[in-house]
Amino acid sequence: MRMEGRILPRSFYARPTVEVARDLLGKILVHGPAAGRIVETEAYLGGDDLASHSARGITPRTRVIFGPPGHAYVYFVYGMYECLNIVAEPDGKAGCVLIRALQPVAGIELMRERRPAVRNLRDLASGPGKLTLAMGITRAQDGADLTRGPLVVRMPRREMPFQIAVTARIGITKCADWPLRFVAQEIAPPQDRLTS
DNA sequence: GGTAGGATGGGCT
DNA sequence: GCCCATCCTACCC
Repeated sequence: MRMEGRILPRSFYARPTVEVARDLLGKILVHGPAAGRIVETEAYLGGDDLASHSARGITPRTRVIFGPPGHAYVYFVYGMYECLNIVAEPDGKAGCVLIRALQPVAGIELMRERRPAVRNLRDLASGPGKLTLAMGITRAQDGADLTRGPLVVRMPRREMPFQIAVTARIGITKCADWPLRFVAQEIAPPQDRLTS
């Protein structure tokens, strides 16, 4: 059963990082049999955004952030966790989007096997380290081209309506008040009405 | 219900 | 050496 639409083209990512971060909400991240709807992102800019890994220039680790858009930047933090970013902006300009949370939509049994401690569906991929564990994403995917499988982002087959909340980014100290976090909030379904 | 603290390793000044 | 875009457990209210 196909759950998703077409793969996002590279032109989707070759835009300002903030636009890409907002527009990734509602899209479907797919890795093999596992898939989840992106519901939380953060933009990490080039230039004077000192919270960004690219702020100190090109290093072996951060090189991919300066490269062509539509590729994965996966880094290791806190000795235990890996986080997935998607490179934005045209080739040569820094900018990436941290994927912070997913709603699982396919391969849920596989995700549960990968995260046996989790009790609730909504906790399976509700954080940047959690979602890489649930989706099986590691530094092996660092630099991967997200326009060619097995790790891709697709249009949703059905668009679910949502509003976007904008807040400061989580867990940083530099540029801590910049409004660069984007959260998809479901619009409550209409109440059932009694028929007259 | 809420949170303090521990586990853990690589990148860069 | 020090920082770090985290998660989970244990324990408290």
